[in-house]
Amino acid sequence: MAYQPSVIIVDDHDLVRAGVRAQLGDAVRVIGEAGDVHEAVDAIADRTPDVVLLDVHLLGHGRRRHQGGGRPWHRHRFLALSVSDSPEDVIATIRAGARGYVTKAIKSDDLVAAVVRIAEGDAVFSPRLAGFVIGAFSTTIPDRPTPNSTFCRRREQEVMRLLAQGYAYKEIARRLSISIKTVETHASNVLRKLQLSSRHELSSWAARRRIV
Amino acid sequence: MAYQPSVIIVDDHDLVRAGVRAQLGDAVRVIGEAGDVHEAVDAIADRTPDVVLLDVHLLGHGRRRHQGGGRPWHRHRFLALSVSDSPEDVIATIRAGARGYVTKAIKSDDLVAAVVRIAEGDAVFSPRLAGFVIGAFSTTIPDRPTPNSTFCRRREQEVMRLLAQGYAYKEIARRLSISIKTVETHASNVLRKLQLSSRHELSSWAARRRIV
DNA sequence: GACGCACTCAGGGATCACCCTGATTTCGGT
DNA sequence: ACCGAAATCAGGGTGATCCCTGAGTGCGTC
Repeated sequence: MAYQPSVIIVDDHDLVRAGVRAQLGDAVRVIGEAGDVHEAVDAIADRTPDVVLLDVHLLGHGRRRHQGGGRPWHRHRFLALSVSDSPEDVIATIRAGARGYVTKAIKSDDLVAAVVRIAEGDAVFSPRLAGFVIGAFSTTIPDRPTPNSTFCRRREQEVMRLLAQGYAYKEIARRLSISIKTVETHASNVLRKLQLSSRHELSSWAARRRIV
Repeated sequence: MAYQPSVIIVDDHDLVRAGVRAQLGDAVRVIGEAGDVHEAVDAIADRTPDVVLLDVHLLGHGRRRHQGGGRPWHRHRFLALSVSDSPEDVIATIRAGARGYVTKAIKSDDLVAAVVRIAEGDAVFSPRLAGFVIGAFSTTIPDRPTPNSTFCRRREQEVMRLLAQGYAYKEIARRLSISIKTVETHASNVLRKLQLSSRHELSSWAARRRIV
């Protein structure tokens, strides 16, 4: 219990903030709270916490972070809290800049552990997504039928991995011994499901989170 | 002088190996030598050195490393020794997997320093290339006339940078206020000079070495 | 002024990336 | 034996990428 990361809690409900603060106990130092994005920006700039714990819908679902300004954000580590654990929401969240994602149903101990890990630079995801993302980008594809996660099919994950590494459709087709048309189908599905518009976004996204 | 990285020297000339060994002195531990690739592979697998110091032409100029097998290589850190410091050679070398590149004209002290830095995970390049690569991918383009390096022209570097960040030709043209045709010309030149065959390779290459 | 150099474009062709619709096969499960 | 999800592929289209040849413009140097 040597290291005590500092945390700022951001949620628009007083009740939730109080609950989270209670759950965190004294394993972390809560150095601030905020009820909206504006307050949060000020508090973060002012107190530079190790971790920002915030509700997903305050993260600004989607892409805004990449295109617009959003300077100070990237300097900090965000752990998103959500009621949903659907893959779509998780993906939108980590694309928006969060380094971790847990549901509000999480137990106290697990929440503390997640915050500490985030503070140390790790990424923490709900099991479902972790399995999906890591599985997709790991170099070895297991030949097990498919680990339940029905979000991306096994074949789509293989294509996604090669896609992120910069291989042309033709190359991917050759490696997987399937036709180019099939690769196109899978690639198109993957990009749509990940809400990305091109392979460039996919590869830089994957590389930035060093999962290739 | 606490940390002593272990090194294996690979060169097909006994004389060069002896010279390098002498230059390294006792700041590093030379735990092996090899005269060809075969010996080198065995020695590396056997003794797992911190750094492999080898002549460029033994690294297998070009792409082989990426396409073919080449499993054990990536686990180790290579510092390439060369007589040439032409940008083409340097680029081929780092693309082949080396984390550093110095000429054989290097002074003893500098060589030792380079080996130590490589062992610690840094990248060490000859000044010419460092200037070129870093300059190309740095976010701010200096408006100085051009730092001698005639390998890539100023405009080509700007295009390369945007290209690596995933911008489409059309976008690049808009940002630089030039026509798409001009962007095509620059992009084509850059890819040829870097010995890359597509913008995807460039972007994933740049991202993997986190210079964007 | 002549020359070289960086930069700027055009035309045109070959290929690639991405998407949509729709069809067939393969295979596990009730 | 049947159903449905996964996987395979074709056709056909639009726009982006990449390369080649060729050519015009400023700008500094000899």
